[in-house]
Amino acid sequence: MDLPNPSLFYSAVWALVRQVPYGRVVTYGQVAQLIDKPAEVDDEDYRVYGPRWVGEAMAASPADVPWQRVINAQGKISDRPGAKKQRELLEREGVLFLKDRVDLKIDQWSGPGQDGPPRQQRLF
DNA sequence: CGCTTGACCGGAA
DNA sequence: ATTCCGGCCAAGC
Repeated sequence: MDLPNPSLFYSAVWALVRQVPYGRVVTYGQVAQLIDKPAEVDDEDYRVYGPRWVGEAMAASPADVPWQRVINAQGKISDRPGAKKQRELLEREGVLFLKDRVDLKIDQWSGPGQDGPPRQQRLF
């Protein structure tokens, strides 16, 4: 299994992540589902490797991509250099952490069409 | 060419 | 809750 056109795939990932609203988060697997699957890749292979390819794309993000809004399927920030910074950026956006985890049911972006942070809704 | 490392995920132990 | 593992990848050395 290989990614037929990495640069094209990466561009699609970045384009999607740029649409994630301030104060919202998405998971790697979710990003893989929201963008178009490369036609040459089998559905099953994409399910297994898509999220990892998204991670690779994020590791090469241009400066204008809000990389901090992409977290893992457990609602956590993976242990890696920059993790502390990522949490700081998200908290500055109003994303709430319980322990080391974000409540995806509240903060996860559902996709293009939904915008704005959920936080205002809990102010009362 | 071979080996290591890594911004994943879901299921099993 | 936590760790381990398969999947058999991509990039760097």
